Amino acid sequence: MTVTAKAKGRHHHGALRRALLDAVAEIVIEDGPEAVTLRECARRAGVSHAAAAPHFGDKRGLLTAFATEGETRLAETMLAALDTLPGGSPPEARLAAIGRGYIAFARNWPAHFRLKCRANLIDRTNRDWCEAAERPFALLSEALDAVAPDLDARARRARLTLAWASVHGFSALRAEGSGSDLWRPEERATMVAEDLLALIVSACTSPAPTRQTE
Amino acid sequence: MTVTAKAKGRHHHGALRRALLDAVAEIVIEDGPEAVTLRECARRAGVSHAAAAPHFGDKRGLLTAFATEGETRLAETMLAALDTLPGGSPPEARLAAIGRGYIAFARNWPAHFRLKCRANLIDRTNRDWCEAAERPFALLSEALDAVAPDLDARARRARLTLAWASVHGFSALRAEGSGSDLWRPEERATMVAEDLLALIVSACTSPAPTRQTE
DNA sequence: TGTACATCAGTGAACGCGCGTTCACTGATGTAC
DNA sequence: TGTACATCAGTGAACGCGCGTTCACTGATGTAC
Repeated sequence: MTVTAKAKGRHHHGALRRALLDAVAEIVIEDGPEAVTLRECARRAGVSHAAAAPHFGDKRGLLTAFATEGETRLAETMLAALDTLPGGSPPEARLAAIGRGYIAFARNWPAHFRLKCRANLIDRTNRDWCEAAERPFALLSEALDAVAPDLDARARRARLTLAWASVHGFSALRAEGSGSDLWRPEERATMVAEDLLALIVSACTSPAPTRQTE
Repeated sequence: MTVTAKAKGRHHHGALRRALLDAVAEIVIEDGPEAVTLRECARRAGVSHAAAAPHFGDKRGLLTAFATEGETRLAETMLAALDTLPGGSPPEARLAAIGRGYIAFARNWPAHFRLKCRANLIDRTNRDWCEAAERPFALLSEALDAVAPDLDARARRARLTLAWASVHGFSALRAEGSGSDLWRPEERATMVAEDLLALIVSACTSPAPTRQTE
């Protein structure tokens, strides 16, 4: 039996879980994470408004599942960026690839990225979410250690923060449309991103630039 | 006649505009920008639910006014950070101070900062808002140019992006509570911020780290 | 100092709306025989 | 291949809620005289 989404009889949609998650993505892109309602998701999935309950429990459950999917995709996108590197690439290239993966995730999965920035909408104690959310940061962390293995805790923290914050900030500004002359045309955005990654890697590998003690 | 906020008779609050803006800040801090409602603001200001209309028009007007106040305070906080520098400080110190001001703004005015990240909630065509929003970026831009006057357009754009994105990303992650071990205790957060600023300045002044052409 | 009056900030009832959740139900599915 | 049946995904009516906005109003304010 083929699963043809929109159902024939009235009961048993067949792929309702997926259809609801796709509806979440649509709504987030159109009107932002706060515009997501169970009723609108059900409407778009062509299903009665209470149909989400058996799959996700309540609204928060739906959004948490969506966010979990996002974290998984973020990790996958990072790994995919690593995979495009020629074999035997130096750790610097790998660190840049991790950042490139983050930026690509935010760009290719804007709905997941935008929900990622709304921690209060999801259940952060959810087990699946917690597990999925650990991966991306661990990947960045490992990549940094490969590049600069001998940093003391403080210098390491500073570089981790720089790398994470700038790549996240870049993606957030782009998603929000702030500083519009940075993002169009598309090639410019890519160029800015690459230059940004180069600066990050260079800052992460620079010998001891932390001297501003007060 | 003293203006005692809560009014004596029933009409004429006296400082309703301010009281409503303060209510917005309270609600944003407690439950986020989306939780702001005209009725709840009026409730907290001790006033009937339709009282905001004469001052702000509609809900979007209230939020836009709040955001405008935020942009003004951001510029002020940046200037205040510049003012704490000893006279004749080098441009590098001034660039760091601008970043320090941004971070301080996000920390000291969390409600204004959080609303700043929700561009869709406000009226971006509002004249007052546009004017106020230009200042902070202009200050950063000038500070960068003072540090590195001879950059070509591309290198300049990359450094501007690095500076802005990392300071914004840092503040956003802190506001959202992500990566919690970075923010407590408070002294650690300050130290991480200072190290971050040093890395940014160092990256902005480094001669030609943009070589990743593809 | 006293009075008349225009202004307009704030009131409160009313409107229509869409939401999340609940609940008894129905009927398609697929397994056991 | 055919039949009985348990399961449970999805239905649809109902609930109570808080929202934004409108609108005729009221009464404090402060200015003109």
